Amino acid sequence: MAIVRRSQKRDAILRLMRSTKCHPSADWIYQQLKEQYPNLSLGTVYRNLNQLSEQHIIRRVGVIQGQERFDAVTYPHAHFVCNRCGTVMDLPDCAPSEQAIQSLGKQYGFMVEGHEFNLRGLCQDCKHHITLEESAS
Amino acid sequence: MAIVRRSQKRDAILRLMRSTKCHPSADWIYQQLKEQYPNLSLGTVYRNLNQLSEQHIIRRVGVIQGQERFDAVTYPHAHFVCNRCGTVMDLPDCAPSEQAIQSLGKQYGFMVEGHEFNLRGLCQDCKHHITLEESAS
DNA sequence: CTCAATAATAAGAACGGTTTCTATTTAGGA
DNA sequence: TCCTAAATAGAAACCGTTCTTATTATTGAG
Repeated sequence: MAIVRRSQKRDAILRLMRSTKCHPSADWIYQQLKEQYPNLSLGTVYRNLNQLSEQHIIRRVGVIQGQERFDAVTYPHAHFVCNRCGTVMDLPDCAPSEQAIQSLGKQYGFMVEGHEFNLRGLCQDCKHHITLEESAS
Repeated sequence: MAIVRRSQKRDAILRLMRSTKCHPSADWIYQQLKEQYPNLSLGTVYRNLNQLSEQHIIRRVGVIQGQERFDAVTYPHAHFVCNRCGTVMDLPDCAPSEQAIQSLGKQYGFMVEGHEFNLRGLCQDCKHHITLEESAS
């Protein structure tokens, strides 16, 4: 692996990610930071997100509505994903035990490096919207 | 929802999906079926996969190495995904209980429609390849 | 069986998120 | 300060997926 130098942009990306609970996409980060760094490039955001997740400093949540989402919280926890608005929320008390996962890996001969545990459905707001739409038809 | 008519292509897609354990991508299905249906269109595969998953006849596994993967097995079960070769395998005895999921939904006010539970890592083959590559450097 | 309505399709263009390319700037050790 | 290579901006390329349009296939009604 190549040497990693510090950079202002990467520091800012990581600081922003650690200050929000919204599980951002690359573009969301780009929109937020280009006020402070007007010449920021979207490619820079992607390159740094990829680098940070290779170093396990951040985590990939998965592709939601066509965009990869990231999470600066790296300890094991599950997510709820709203299929209508794309919101991602933490389910902190819902992580599979590391022990169970590793013993599954051993059983099948896999090297388990991580996991995604996402519940899918409708959040409270969207549940209400859907109900209104249906009663209108 | 619009009326659904039967079609030869959709029947063939579903038959193929039910005959394999490989959790195919749209393109894999397209490559397989275009021998028998030379004028099959990739758009047709996508349209039918989307329709079948809206009807809950098949399931989305998630985006793996840039491609959405699908599963004709719809009862709850987990997957192992190899980060190197992209293989997806079923972990049949590793499904979160429906009861636990629904009670979580109730607790937060979500309507839970489904879930993804994917372990990630290296499969047996790729584990060996990585070991060889490292010992070569 | 024939016909009409419309769902499904083929072919290819368009779309959009992500990666890659190249010249330039920046970080950081000597 | 100077040198080397990592990091960046800007833009082009990439590629999986969706959309468009003219045509074909399905299915119910008469």
